[in-house]
Amino acid sequence: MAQSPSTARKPSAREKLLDAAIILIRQSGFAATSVDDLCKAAGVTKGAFFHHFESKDALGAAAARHWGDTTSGLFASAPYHDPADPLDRVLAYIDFRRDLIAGEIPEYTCYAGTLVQEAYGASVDIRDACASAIFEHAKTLEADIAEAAERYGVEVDAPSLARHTQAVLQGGFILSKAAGNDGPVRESINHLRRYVELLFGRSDSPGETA
Amino acid sequence: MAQSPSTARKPSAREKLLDAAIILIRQSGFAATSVDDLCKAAGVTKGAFFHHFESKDALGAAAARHWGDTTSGLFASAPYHDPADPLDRVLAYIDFRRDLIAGEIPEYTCYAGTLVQEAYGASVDIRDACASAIFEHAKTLEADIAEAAERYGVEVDAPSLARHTQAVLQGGFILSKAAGNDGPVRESINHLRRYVELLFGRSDSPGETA
DNA sequence: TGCTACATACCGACCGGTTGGTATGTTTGT
DNA sequence: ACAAACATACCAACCGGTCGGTATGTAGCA
Repeated sequence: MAQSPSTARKPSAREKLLDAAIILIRQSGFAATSVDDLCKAAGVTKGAFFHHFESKDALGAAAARHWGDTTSGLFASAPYHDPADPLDRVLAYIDFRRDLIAGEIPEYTCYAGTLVQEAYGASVDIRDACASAIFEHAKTLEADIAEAAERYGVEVDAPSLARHTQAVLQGGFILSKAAGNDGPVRESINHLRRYVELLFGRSDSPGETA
Repeated sequence: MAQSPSTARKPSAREKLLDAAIILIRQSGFAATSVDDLCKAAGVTKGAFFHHFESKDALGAAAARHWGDTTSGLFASAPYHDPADPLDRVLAYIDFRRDLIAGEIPEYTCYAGTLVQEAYGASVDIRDACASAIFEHAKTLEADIAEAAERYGVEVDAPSLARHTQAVLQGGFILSKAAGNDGPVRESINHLRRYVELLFGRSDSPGETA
């Protein structure tokens, strides 16, 4: 990183390509999205593309980092951090993830999860960038989970449970893609919530009905 | 199902192409696997390919059905059906899925899950074939879950929980692809087991340690 | 201020290789 | 003999990537 002189004021070709990649690749996949498709959607030319990225793979990896940056900003400023009780914060996070599911499938699914499944064997750069986006986000959940475990006297591996929440979401996305609707993800998020409630011995469920 | 003239005695080009597709596409994805790659791996020529399949998409969908047939045979004859208690059968299924995880990533991940993520927006045939493989398998778990729910007096939506088990597996596969090892799937399967135990009020865990 | 020197951002025509698909054989089982 | 099962040869479109060039700064110096 460290390329753009401080903050670029107008949306440069680089930014537009990154944004286009996140939209188009979630729709059609990485290999099925051509460089020309990306350029057309971003309103730039191929010259601009290869001026900013040395290859299509490099764009894919850079977009994964961009995705990580964008989403981490979204989650950092989300209201699920407000509750005083750590378990409430964890449950509020799960509810927040469920609330995020709206619109068409490519709009609420995960760029990193989509990309890594397709490219894990072909490009280490892409795989690492996607892994970082997923696992770094999971790490932000560890503190609340660990605090809840201590307060409620429950024995849990906090990093493991944090990763599991992401697995449930990613898997729900896949079933929803297969089903063609958001039913499966919503269902699985509800099961995840129930798991956390049972783990920590809480029985209410202020979320929606399954 | 029901296409080959009775039982083909020797591995025809069609069978070999189907098997090659399941291996190669799990390794590299659908779009990144060319028809020539498939033919080379199957030891046949392009003429044979387009004699049996009218397009590459058609091969992808046929391979998903083939995958569904193969795996349903495997699960039907697996030993997890043996226990007398329905909850034991459900837990044995989960343990069986964990035991299936061995070798390299493309060997234990799901063809249908991999393919549908990439092609859900491009081909309805492929999407439907993958959805069928996933959700039909989930349906085979419903009876044991429903029976366990009744016996243990627990209120659960059996079809929903059955689908959730598949979501956890698919999500685990994605995290494992990102991580480069089977740690994440194994972890998530353990969480799934713990969820089922807690749901049905059982506290032992004869599975492996997390 | 005004000129040179150089960097960055971007354009779009173009290239060679690859792709999915086709047209036309030849072999094989019955 | 005849159709199904395969092989061989080929094609047009498309793909990622390159290249020569331009427009717009901006830093240095007199």
